[in-house]
Amino acid sequence: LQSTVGENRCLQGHLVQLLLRHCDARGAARWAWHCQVPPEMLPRAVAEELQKLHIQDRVEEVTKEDNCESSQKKDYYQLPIPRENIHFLQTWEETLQCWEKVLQPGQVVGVDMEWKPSFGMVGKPRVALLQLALKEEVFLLDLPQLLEQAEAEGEKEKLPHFIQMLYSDAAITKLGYGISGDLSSLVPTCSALKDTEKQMQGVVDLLAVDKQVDGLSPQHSHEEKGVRKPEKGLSLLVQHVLGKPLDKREQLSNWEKRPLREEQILYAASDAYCLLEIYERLCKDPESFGLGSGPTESLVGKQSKKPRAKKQLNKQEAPSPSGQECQGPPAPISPQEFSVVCDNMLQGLGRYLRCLGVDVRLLDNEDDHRKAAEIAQQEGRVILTSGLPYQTLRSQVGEGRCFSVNCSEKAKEQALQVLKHFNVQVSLSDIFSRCQ
DNA sequence: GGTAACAGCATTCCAAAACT
DNA sequence: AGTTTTGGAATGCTGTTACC
Repeated sequence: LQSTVGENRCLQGHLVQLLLRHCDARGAARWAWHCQVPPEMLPRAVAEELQKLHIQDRVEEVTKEDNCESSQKKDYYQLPIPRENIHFLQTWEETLQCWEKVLQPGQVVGVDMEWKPSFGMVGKPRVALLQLALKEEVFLLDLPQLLEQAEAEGEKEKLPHFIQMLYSDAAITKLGYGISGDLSSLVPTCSALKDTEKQMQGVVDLLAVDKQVDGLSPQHSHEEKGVRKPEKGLSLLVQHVLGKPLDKREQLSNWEKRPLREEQILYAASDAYCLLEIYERLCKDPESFGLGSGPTESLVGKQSKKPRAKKQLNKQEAPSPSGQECQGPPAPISPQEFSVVCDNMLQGLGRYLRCLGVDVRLLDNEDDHRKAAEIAQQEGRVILTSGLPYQTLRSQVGEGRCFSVNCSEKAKEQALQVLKHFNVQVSLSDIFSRCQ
């Protein structure tokens, strides 16, 4: 309704009249207040109701404030930095200073963006706010304002440049949650950023870490009575890692409107800053959150997809066309020195190699691929697998420690491929040397 | 050697969730 | 609302195995 009537005073007046006729004065007054219809336009009955509402609101506000202050605020994640360290930037002068701080080698920065939810119409959203969080301060960049200024000064490339530098610099750790999503929202604004996603370096997407953490929830303080709806997404992650969820109430607010409300500013700052805290926490003791290695290593360099820490596997990631690496042939070795672990799909191959004297471990049918990775790491074995799992396994054990076998070949052909690839020299005495 | 049952993997499709 | 990602179920393909 509100969007239909919009700013049109005449329609607003009509609406109030209709509400008065078909509902009651109170409802009409609510609408009038909501749309900020000037009181002089209202029928008397409605105007009076409006007065009453105002008074009531005051009362409610006060009581609500009490509650909020005491209970609600404590239940949500709070920014640990003082308010004056949140900077809302609308001029290039300030912005350039901000960038100077951000673009320090070794810097860790939480990045997030907000844009106006595009209900109703079919427009691509324009990013309205870019948040950059450092340890001590948070910057909120008023993108529409800055872009307009830049355009006027004929320096449209300023912003894309900065984004490029930021995202492609491996020495700066960027923390985000669903980074590729944010970035693609930015493309309509700066088309120059189309390829940035491919060049990203030093990016940690906490969305990927999320899955690994969510099963175990170490610190919980839910003795509250209220049945709060379960948190999700970033808020859930924040709850698991830092104890309290994020207050997401401003998420769908109008981020294009200026000035931003105080609540919006705090929300925007928290959204970016909590990434820093999560990251720090996760780096400190990855183990307690079920992460095998620090999120840094496992996540850096990949896109927002899932690079892996050893916990679980996913199937996707750009399949490299030929799954094989091509390097010079390694030094020749004998079958005895060659130990492998075989995917359960490759039992035929495994037995074949065993007959040739190779040290083979076969995975049981019910074993998952991660088992293969574990065994490979513990026992220093090379993984033989095929198809998509190869992609994931390779990223866990490293190049050269994992070989993709062509599944459509017969076991004998597969064995030959493997022997050739690893330059294993089989002599007559090796054959059946493992049979007692 | 031929055949049928079985199991893992890939692909596809769909629903749910997350983002603003 | 639009977009994108993700997880799961259903399906098909194919190699392995067991059996005749």
